Amino acid sequence: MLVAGRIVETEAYTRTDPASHSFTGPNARNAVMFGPPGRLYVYLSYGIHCCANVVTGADGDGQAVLLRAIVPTVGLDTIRSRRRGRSDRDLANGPGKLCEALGIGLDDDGVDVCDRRSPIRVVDDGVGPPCDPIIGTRVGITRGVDLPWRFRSDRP
DNA sequence: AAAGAGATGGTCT
DNA sequence: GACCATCTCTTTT
Repeated sequence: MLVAGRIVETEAYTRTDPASHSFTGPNARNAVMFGPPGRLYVYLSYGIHCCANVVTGADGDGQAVLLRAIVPTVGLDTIRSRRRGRSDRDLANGPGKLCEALGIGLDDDGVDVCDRRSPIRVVDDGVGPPCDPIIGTRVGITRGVDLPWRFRSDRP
């Protein structure tokens, strides 16, 4: 079943950023982050939730953008059943919820989101990025807390 | 209605 | 032992 949503909140993570998984160098978990751009980096958080990032740096850079929230646009029935019991505004307004809503799991670590054949893709829906994004500090981290690398649209 | 506390487990230092 | 997101329950406004 096809599901989709518009990305409305992201956070940036770089190699020199103490809050980034890539900060301490390549390892088994973050290997995809150090690979070529356009791939999905999925990791397990709290041993329970998955979080999805898109690699944005050049091959070897260790740079990615965490997908923090989407507004569901396609396959609402499927998303509601995956997120049973939650209100519509709680369907995908967090990195773990987003993965559950879209059905993203550790199996999807490393998929090319620019490849037409991939099960998960990032596409242009015709709505450009907001000209007035809300820019602020990132959440859910304890290091690098002052970097204003969180970007959110309040006009989804 | 809003804010806080506690539980949950895999990956790394 | 630190780090991370979410849900449920409780407390305070």
